[in-house]
Amino acid sequence: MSEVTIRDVAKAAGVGVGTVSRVLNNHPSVRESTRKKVEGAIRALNYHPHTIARQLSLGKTTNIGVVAPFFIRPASVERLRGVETILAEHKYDLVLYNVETRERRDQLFETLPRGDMFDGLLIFTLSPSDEAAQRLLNGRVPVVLVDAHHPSLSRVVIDDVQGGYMATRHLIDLGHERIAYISDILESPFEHVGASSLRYQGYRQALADAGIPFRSEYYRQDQHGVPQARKMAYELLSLHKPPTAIFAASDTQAIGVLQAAHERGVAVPDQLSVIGFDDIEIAEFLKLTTIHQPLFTSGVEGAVLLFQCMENPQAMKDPKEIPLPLRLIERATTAPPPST
Amino acid sequence: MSEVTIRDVAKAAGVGVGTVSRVLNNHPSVRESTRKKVEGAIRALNYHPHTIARQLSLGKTTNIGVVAPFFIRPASVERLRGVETILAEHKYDLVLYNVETRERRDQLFETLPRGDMFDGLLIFTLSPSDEAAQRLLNGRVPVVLVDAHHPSLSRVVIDDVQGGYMATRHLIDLGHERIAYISDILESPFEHVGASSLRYQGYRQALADAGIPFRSEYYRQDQHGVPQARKMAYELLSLHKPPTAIFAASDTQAIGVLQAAHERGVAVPDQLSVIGFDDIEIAEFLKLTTIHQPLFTSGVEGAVLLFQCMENPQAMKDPKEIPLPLRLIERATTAPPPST
DNA sequence: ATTTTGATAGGAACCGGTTCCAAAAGTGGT
DNA sequence: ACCACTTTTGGAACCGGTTCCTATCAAAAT
Repeated sequence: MSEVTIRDVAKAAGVGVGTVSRVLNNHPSVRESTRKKVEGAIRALNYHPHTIARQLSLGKTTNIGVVAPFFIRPASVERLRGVETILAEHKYDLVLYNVETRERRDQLFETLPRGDMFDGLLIFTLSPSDEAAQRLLNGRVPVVLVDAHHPSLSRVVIDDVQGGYMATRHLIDLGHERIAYISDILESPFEHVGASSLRYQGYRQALADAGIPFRSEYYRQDQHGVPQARKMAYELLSLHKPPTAIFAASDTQAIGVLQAAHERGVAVPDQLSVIGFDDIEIAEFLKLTTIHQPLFTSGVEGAVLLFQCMENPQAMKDPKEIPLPLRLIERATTAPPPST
Repeated sequence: MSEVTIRDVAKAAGVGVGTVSRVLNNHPSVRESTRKKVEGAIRALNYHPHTIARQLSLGKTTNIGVVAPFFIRPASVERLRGVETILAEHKYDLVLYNVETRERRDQLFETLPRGDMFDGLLIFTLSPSDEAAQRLLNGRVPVVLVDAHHPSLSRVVIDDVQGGYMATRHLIDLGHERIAYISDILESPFEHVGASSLRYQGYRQALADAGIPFRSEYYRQDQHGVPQARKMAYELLSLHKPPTAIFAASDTQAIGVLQAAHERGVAVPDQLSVIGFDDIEIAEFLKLTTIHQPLFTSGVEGAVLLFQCMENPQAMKDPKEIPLPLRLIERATTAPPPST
């Protein structure tokens, strides 16, 4: 249908295109009578303005782009949800770029900075390299990182090192000494410096501070996902001296651990304590002790910051870091170690 | 940065804009030497074509739009994931429209048909009214429904009535007679005829076929969500003669039921059987018996169908219905009723 | 040598909006 | 009735690509 253009409307209403445009954007200087005429013609022709043409002419899109490893991280969904509330307020639309492979990430970091499909870009979880960051800075549109780091870009972050420390410390405080850490692959294909490796640092630090020697057999990494975590937990539980507690770098992985424990008949928390990270929705249902990070809020804050940068472009020159607090949520999967 | 246009490149390379455009789209009729020159200039100026301008000129966007009640339905994520695999193949990008309120839905059904931001539209879960369907049909772009119904639009569907029947029948076969059904609100603000109400029909039919009278106190509805479902389950368990089995219209709601049962000390499945619908990811972990629907596949099929319609626009005139199979997945939350 | 042909290149016109500038219409004062 | 001034209007130029039509040029054919 409607291949009706603004010129058709102008003709039908017997006015110039400029006038129609002014009516559309309810510019004040249009006489009431002409406005009526034009509105009549618009309705009669069932005219709808062509968004793309408008975007080209205006040099802005009312879209914002979000790049995220979307489907492999349930956390992304919750973050996006936060973003959405802000976008809705501003009447912006959402263009989503999913990233599942390294190639895709590189391709996006290459092509996105030109940024003509959106007026602002949010990047979740993928910390750019220096080179990528430079390109993003030189691009046409403001960029804000959420759960990702780079000193020259504004970002909403949590202190992953501290989070790792808190989790480990909680286990130590309960009396554990044989504490394992499982995570996705530290040198992830996606992330320059991944959250998991920061959490690992916190883990190491907490052990060191408590005078507990680090044992490399208590540390495993594999692709992110429930089955992989389950497998790692199996391995840990099969050790000659199995750990009495496992700190999983994400709740998703903690689920794999719980699964393994259940299947092996290892009682949680009596024989094995499990702590996760993120506090995703089902964590509560599973009664999983975990480190809560404000996922929804991170989306909100990221979007708010992005809109600030869009309004005031030189804000990009002075990147802000917005830290979000972490909280230990004690539920039912951690307890003192078995007294044996 | 790059406010560099194709004309700048043309000037720098000492050629016409047409030639630059031909190089960009690697049109064959460009002499190798000129191509090199132009490519040199492009690199020298760090030129990137302006997507929006290209879209306007071409009259196509290489985007597809997805409308979904995205965040209140974990199933949408899985569907979207299926869509994404197909989009990636075709190098299309994704514009996401979330719907959480009735107003938003109406607004989208009003404005989306003009369809200038995308070349095709997928609608998840929201069955359009006749009027909305008509507008969609008259719009500029092809539309495919996924998990939603309208006779004049192509769609990927499941047989919700049969699903409801299967679930209920499973419980009946186990020997249950006091079978409750909980769901979100049947006359949902979103859906013209919602899945839950079709599943309800299946439930009623199965009861009827088995000669079990329907008892209205065994049927509850409330907003979709875990806590609401939990509350409904509480009410059911507090009845004088509580049900021995609960069929929840979605896995999300089944989780609420499991929670309530757990909190009330009602053993599942010994004292209470619970069956869900959807087979979302955590269902397996929870050992929830459920009706599996191919969520990922629905996204794939929807996207494939949409691309077919985009290639062959008159396919829209003859809407296809692609039914997807349902499967009962027996896990550990259903068993024969207590022998009392 | 001249014409034909095919390959390559240039650039105006177009896609459908917005905006700016100059002109027309309207208003009011004398 | 005329002038000055404000409000409203028309439409060309522009945003940055693509495409089509025409022009150029070299090689092949006559």
